[in-house]
Amino acid sequence: MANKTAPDSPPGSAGGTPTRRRSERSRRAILDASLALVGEVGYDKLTIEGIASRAGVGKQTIYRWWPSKAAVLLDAFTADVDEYSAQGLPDTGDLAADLKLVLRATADEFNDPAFQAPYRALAVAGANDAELSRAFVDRLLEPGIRVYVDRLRAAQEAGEVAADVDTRVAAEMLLSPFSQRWLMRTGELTYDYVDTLVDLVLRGLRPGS
Amino acid sequence: MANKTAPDSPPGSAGGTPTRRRSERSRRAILDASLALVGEVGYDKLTIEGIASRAGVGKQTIYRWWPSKAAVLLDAFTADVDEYSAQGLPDTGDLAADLKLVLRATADEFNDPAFQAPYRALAVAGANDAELSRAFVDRLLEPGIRVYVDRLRAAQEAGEVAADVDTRVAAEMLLSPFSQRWLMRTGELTYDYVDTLVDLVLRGLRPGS
Amino acid sequence: MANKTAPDSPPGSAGGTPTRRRSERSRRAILDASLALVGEVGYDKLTIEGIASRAGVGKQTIYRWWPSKAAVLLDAFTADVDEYSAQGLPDTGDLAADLKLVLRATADEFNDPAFQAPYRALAVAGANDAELSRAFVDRLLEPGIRVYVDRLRAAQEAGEVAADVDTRVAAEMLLSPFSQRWLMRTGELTYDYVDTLVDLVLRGLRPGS
Amino acid sequence: MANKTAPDSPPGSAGGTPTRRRSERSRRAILDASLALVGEVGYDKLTIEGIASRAGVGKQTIYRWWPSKAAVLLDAFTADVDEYSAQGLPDTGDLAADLKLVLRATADEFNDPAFQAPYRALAVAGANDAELSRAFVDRLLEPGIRVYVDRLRAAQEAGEVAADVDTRVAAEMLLSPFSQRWLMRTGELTYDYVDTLVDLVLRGLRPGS
DNA sequence: AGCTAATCGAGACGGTACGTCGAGTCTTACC
DNA sequence: GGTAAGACTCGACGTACCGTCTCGATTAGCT
Repeated sequence: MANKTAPDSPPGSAGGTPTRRRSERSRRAILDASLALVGEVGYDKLTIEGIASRAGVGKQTIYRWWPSKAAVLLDAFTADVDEYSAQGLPDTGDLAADLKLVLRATADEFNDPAFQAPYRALAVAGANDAELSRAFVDRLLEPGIRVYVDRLRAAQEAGEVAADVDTRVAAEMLLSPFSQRWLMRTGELTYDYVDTLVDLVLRGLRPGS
Repeated sequence: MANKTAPDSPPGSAGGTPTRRRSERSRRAILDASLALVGEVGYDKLTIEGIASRAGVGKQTIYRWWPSKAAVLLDAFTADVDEYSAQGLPDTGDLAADLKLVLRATADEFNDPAFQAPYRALAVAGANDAELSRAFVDRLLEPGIRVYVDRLRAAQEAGEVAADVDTRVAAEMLLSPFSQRWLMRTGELTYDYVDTLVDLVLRGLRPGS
Repeated sequence: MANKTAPDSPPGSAGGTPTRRRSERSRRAILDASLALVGEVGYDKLTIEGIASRAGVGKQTIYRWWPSKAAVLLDAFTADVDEYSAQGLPDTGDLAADLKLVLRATADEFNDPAFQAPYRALAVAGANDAELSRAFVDRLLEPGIRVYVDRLRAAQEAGEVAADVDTRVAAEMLLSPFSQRWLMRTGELTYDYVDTLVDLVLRGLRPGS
Repeated sequence: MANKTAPDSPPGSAGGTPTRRRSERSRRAILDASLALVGEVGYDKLTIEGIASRAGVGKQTIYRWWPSKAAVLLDAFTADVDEYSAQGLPDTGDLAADLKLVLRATADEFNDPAFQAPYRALAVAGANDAELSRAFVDRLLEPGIRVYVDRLRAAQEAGEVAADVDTRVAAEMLLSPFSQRWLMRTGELTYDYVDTLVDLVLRGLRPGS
């Protein structure tokens, strides 16, 4: 829950000074402006001054609470995503079907332009900024992988997956080709591709294979 | 072989205007300076002015031939890499051993700091610039994947891999988790990891699995 | 009094936005640096960057308040001159003596290297920039002529000068040959020349001539 | 006749190397382009590259024959003017009428936009470049003054002007106010003004005044 | 008529300065 | 004390020209 990249605490939380007189109004305006702007002009042309002006806020108010535009964007993006990924994968007993269902939905999401700009920006901003990278992974990437690992482990316990399989590596075999394709634009994220990928990965997981 | 990001032609090539009389001396100095600087200060702090000054060159000479610092870096990086990846993967008849051998070597390479900075920078720059992304993929990423696809197809013809396997998807199952780990810093690229990955992927490829 | 070339108002003046909170420290440093540099390197080699660097100031601070280097120089030069020309010409009753006295002093001034560079520069810059020209004339040239016109008119009222003489034209007959000689370097500004000029001009002004 | 600012000699003249194989075609194109451009964009934005490109000429061809854009312009302007001013002032016996006639014509000329740009530019370029200034004065300004001095001297010999008058100073009293007005834009050059000026100057020149 | 060297159009080159943008810091006035 | 506003220094941007320097390709004058 603790925000690694921004030194803010929600009003009422237990900080050194119980309540920092921070304007919630400004905070929301800044996050909203960030998301709007990154969609309009792209990450490279996203500027602190632009965010401040769009949000009707002084630059200092941004600098006071966030260390960089990436951190702002991460907060903005995370706020929308946090609850979503907390619900886990469905478990109908049919592993292949469950994975295809969810990955197809994810493909739709990744093909949504509104989602692409900020996510790409963050994925990439992390590459040259180890600190931000950690925050991005911890808050967005890792939770996403975790639910797949959990589902695979459940399947393992149900005997649907061989006991000696490293579920973490298996999850990455599923997710990395998918996100790599999208990130590097090496191919389309179609339902066909998703199905092929799931099937091929699962062939290696079956007991006795 | 054609250079997609820089509008230059090697002297003597058949262009509309026969030869643009480009200074090879400057070209080399610029590429060298780019690689040196990206290693020293990182991609974000890499500037055209910095490259120009380090190379002892006017800024215009850079702008004349490249559209962005990313394009310069791509050329610089590619020049060193081109010949390397043209030789294909070994084929001893033992697919697992061959893959492990090469992936281990690649892991070493990715763990080399001199290689990391420019490669990360390019991966990242591509994400926010579709044009550059294509050049990056075509000139660096795709050739790297191709050799794996070729090796897998050879194995398929040798009956070592099931005939119905999509070798392209299989290659990505191998390479994407690997490069994703590195790019996002979600884990170390150890020999153990490589071996585990290769083994798990191959389980799904075997005929009759 | 109003500054035509710079959009600044002295702190405390009544503008739409009460006070623009301009740094007096920077303003002085810029004006001082301009005068110093124009003397050292000449107007052509005077650059905004040079002024900024010498003044220890960002370029933007200059561009924020002045439209061109000529405008800066005009302000710098005017600041030193404003009060000076407000005192009028002496009136001892002897017109010729009074004019010779003042013109000799002016000759000394025009022969002073510290004065030459900026004044020449402004005269020149004005020729190719009508806007600046107006400011130059209004703030430097015109006040200088005015005091002569006033003195001539006083002489006219005293009966020393014919009533039908256009004092403005007469003043120009006195001042233009003088400044033209200096500007075009067609001759030296000696006391002899000044005396000859005054005498010849006055011959035409005497009543009954 | 010798050109002080440009190291060229007309073909056939006696230089070290008797005949320099210079392209007359290029020379004309350069001078024409200069005049055209200075009229279109003004002196400040007149560039060597612009002239070269407009004239369809290599930059080097300009640099080979002229030291600066001012020198080019001076040549271009002089070529058109040289013959004109060689004919002297009319002498009908009525000095005032002769002066008014010619000065009115000159006023018309100075009010012609095509004439203004280059002449102003040259007058002014000289202020910061003593070398050019001398050339400008010698080739354009001085010959213009000379004809007035000659006419005044003739009048002096005819007893129309007092014998003790310095005709040079008198000529400047006539011409400087005129050109100063124009150069500094301190007033219009009307026929009225010309007449007033001539009359007032002549009042001081009459014998016995 | 052929030779040869100066001159030509073209434009790349190392530089300097331009005028603009944004970063991150600081100051002022308001609430 | 947090905030909106915005001036400040600084660094880099991408562009325009500078004056110099090759490149072939004319081309003029001499042999």
